Amino acid sequence: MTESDGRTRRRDATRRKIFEAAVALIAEQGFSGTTVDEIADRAGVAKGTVFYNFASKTALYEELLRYGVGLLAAESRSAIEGLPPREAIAALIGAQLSYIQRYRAFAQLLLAEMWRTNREWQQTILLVREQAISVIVEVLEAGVASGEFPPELDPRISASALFGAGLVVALDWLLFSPERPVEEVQAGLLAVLRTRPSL
Amino acid sequence: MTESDGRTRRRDATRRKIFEAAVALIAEQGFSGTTVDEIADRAGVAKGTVFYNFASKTALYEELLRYGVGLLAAESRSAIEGLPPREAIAALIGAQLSYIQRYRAFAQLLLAEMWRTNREWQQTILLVREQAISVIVEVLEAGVASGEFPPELDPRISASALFGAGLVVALDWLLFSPERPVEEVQAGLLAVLRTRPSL
DNA sequence: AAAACTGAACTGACCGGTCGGTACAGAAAC
DNA sequence: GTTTCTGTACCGACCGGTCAGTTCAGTTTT
Repeated sequence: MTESDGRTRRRDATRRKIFEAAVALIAEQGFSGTTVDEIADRAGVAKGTVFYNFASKTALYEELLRYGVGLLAAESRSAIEGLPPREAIAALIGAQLSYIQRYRAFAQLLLAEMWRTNREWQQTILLVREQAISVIVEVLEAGVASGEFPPELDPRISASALFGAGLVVALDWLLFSPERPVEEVQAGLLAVLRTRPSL
Repeated sequence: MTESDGRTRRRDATRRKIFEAAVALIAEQGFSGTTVDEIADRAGVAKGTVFYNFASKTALYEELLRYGVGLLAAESRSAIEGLPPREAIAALIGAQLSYIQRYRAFAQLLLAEMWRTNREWQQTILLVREQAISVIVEVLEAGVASGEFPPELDPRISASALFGAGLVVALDWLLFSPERPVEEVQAGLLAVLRTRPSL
């Protein structure tokens, strides 16, 4: 299935251009605040091309959500591979921060949509949410099971807390003091947490 | 200035109805995803009445932001009054949680808009943000100054982390296990934090 | 040749804001 | 106390404009 014939490559490139334009614009203006004409413009592509590559604006959006969160989950999992719980948490935060640094627009978008109710794509959102959180929950559960974290630590609440803290800290960092190195922010974030790694 | 004239009372009631309808709908669907017709409908009021009471959809939205965050800041400040840093943090979290419990729609809305850029109301958002965060920063700074918190604790980063953790935990709580009592969630959240209060 | 893309024209639904008009509480005139 | 008047609050049909999505004949790329 690794098509690398010229046509598919071209098509993939176009899709990605549209994709990135859409993420950036929707993060800035929200879904309904963004027009397909704008997306096409920013992608440097004709409007017809957007609809040639995606069934609808909504379909584009759902695909975009799934893709972005899949990437985050994958990077998180590979970052914690083989690490004991304490180090895993630090690694998780590091991965989250650097991910948001690279795909800041996507993080904004995620934050904006994650707790919305009554949407047609509610189902997609829930799936996406679960994918992002479950990595953290697993690490915390392993840590509690091995006695490394105190048993009173509620894995779901803690995972939400970590996730939320990471998101907000990262976005604030990129918005207000983007010159600070990741490590500094990571350390700052870890300092608030009870679960300190040896680092 | 406490006008309790029949007309003014009626008008205030109408404004509040529109207000509440707008918060709920915008939280669910976003600003551009919500139509003025919907707001009027949910408020049980004619569309013209919305524009009679608010200059524009945007003006309504900005007023709504300022009002909501003002309330949060006020409750936070009164919750920490006279408390030493550690207890103040616990109180802050408690206040934040119970605020979000009452005005969940507003919290969603805040989360969705806070890191958006390129909007006409960017200025309003920044003000609102600062108002919410500064309460936390002050407590943290006082704690570091008095030696109660370690000096390596970065107040701004920590404040963002606390704020983000609180928001996300609260929204998850209300969405997925609203039957749990506040205290339990508060305790769960505090357990993740290094800064434990004596309670 | 065929797949991918272009770009402009078009449609029909929808949406923010307007505006002429109505209802009615309370003041003024009697 | 009743009638008349007045301005505020509210109503809802309507207008001008915007936008998602379609269509399609032509162009470029493979």
